Amino acid sequence: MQREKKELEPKRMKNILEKLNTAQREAVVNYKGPSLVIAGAGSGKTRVLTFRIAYLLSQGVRPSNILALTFTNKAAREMKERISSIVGVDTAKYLAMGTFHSIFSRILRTEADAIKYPKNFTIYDTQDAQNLIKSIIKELHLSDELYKVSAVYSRISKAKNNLLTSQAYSINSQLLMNDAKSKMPEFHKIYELYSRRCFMAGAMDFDDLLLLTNVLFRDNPEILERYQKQYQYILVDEYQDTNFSQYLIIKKLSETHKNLCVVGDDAQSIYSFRGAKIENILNFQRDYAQAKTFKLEQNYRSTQTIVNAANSLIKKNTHQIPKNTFSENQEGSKIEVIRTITDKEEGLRIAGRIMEFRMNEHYQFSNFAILYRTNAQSRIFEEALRKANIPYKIYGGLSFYQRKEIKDVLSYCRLIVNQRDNEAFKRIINYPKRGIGNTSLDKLEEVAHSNGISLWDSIFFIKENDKTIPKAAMSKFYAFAELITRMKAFASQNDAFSTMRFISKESTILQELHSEKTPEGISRYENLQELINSIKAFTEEKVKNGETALLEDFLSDVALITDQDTEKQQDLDRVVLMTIHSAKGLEFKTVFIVGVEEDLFPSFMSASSVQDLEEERRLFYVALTRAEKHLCISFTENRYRWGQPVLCKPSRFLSEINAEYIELTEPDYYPDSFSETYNDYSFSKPKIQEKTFSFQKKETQNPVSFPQKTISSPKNQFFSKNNEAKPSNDDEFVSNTGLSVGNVVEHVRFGKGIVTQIEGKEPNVKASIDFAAFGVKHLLLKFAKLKILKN
DNA sequence: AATCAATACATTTTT
DNA sequence: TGTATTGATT
Repeated sequence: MQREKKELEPKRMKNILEKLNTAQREAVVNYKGPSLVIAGAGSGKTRVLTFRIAYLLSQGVRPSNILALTFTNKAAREMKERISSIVGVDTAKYLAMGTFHSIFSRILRTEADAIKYPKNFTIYDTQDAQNLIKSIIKELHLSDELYKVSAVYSRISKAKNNLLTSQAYSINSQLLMNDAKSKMPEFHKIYELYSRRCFMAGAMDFDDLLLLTNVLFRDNPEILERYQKQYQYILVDEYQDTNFSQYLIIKKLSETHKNLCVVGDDAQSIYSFRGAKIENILNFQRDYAQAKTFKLEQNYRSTQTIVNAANSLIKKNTHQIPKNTFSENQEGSKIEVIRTITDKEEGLRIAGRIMEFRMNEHYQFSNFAILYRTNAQSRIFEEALRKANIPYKIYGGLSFYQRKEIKDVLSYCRLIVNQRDNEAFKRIINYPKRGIGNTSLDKLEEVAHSNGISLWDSIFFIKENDKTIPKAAMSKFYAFAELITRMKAFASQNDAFSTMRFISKESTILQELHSEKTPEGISRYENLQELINSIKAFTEEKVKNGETALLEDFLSDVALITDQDTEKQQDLDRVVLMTIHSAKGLEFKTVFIVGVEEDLFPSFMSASSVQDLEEERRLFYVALTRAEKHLCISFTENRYRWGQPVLCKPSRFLSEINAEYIELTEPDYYPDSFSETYNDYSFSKPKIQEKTFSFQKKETQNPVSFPQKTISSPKNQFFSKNNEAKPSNDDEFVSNTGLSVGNVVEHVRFGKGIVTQIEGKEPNVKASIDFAAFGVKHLLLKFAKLKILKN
């Protein structure tokens, strides 16, 4: 108590302010009225936010009058910790600080009556939502060819983010026409039914949390007013990533006091696919008259080389707030661009570089990050790192809470808390097996739908003499209902932890997983144990604070939690593998950006539109600016995608970085590190797969304009002179190689291979060559870079 | 109803 | 390459 008072002394605040540069300080102390803080990468954005809150507190603002919104739980937690260290936990704990979703889900629970939802509504995750959509499409007898679940889902999400409820959607002729044009004329019916089903189930999806907050405020001015009064000071992090729905909530909440501070960087807007509107930050000054603008332009994170390189790239984007970010750190080493032949080699090379860095710079493993565009790329690095005995941690991909065994157990919890939760019901009605198949479930669903009630209620709706469902099946339903009721009774008398133990025992899930002796079974069991442990921690924490630990409280937390939020001690010193999206806001001494190839980064999905391409460029910008000291970018010439070997070209983004900051490293042709891979294949007995690849001519039109080094090696007899990724034409191929099936050939960079098939005549030759020696079984060879060794 | 094999299908990013 | 769904079989 005493300590806390001391912390807030003006003298200490003054000390804090002295640590800031002018722009930062201005952004901290000008706390009245709307302000926009444009914070370039690494410019101390989090510092400004935390100090601003500390400053507010030092000016006598009460913590409960401050609302701070972030995009990730992690960011919220970190900020809370930092503020706690300045002003003390006892003050900090009254701050309303969290993600949009968590803050507003809490408000929605409090005000649930006003929107006719139950207080303990369920939050449907993406999977639940998509399952529901799928069954609706089936129910409406719509073709699943035209109505792809993921497309429908994202369309619904888009509508919600633009505050179009299903009712509003159905009467908007423009939208309906659009749908008809895109061959989804019935979309609005799906949307409508989806909304109805969610409401009926007492469930909200992620977008509902924001949409319904808007609805709540729109329809209940007195409630809005209460929150406007409470949140006198509002701060928003990563403002460039807000969507319209979030934008409007903030606008309404800040209307009375107008003390709104938004922090962001338009150059780092990378979530437009999720409805984020970059315009929100671009138009802030127009939206909020008299808004003060602060620009944080000095980058304290990265070397000059990295900052300058990133700037040279982002210049290519047209749509942005002008700013001049700079670094006064060391110049630093050049950006290393690593070019490899195969994706496997890419992995091995980077593992090798990590070891070298570690030796030379005495870095810890946690100083390294491998960043990629898509989660699918993680596997190769996983293998390479494991081989090199480098500890690593993969973020993203299948999250802990999405695992089947976890979702199953949580579904029990969900059903106990909210019996109308149909998605949970369907998940566990026959898990563990209790002899209830699809036929019985379908019939029950029919009852539910025709009466507009939940599956749970349908069990009791069916009368004694009703013949729609056979007696045997009905008694199984009753037994299930009895089980859930028993669990519910237990939950009402006990804390979350004991309830969870009760559930896993009574449902016999724990037993079932325990009896499985396969490696997967064991890991499933361990996962469940981990879940139980986390509930234990949750319960103990609550009890320590003198609060009750109810199961429903745990559930509402868990629905909005992601893997990144559950960091464990053992994860501390590990190389981090993650997508660039999830790396936003983080920094590492050394960063590897991998797979920087056309069609992968920028993704082929974004090639068509300028906006999408600019977003990809911003994504690349985010990736570059994660690095403090060293930056390595790699691309490979051949990569397996969808199990097929694909030729890759270096990404256009590489040539958009000013060449003076780049140093290209060519592949080692026959590196020792490959001997292991080489040996586990017996070359005398090559596995031959009957597949052919054609030599595509159209590639010739787009020669890659990436700075190339000339390589002179006696082996390169067919290599094009400037070593450019420029294919020779088919005639050249044939005349240069004179290939026939069975030839043992040497690819300039691959080693030995065997021609397994030749098809067609000039100029349409197709050849298939087996390069098993490097773990690449098939290679599409567009280039005549072969040397015949033997017939 | 449950199990297994075969087949289709997909990869952009996530609160 | 992997997962998810379908279909055939018991």
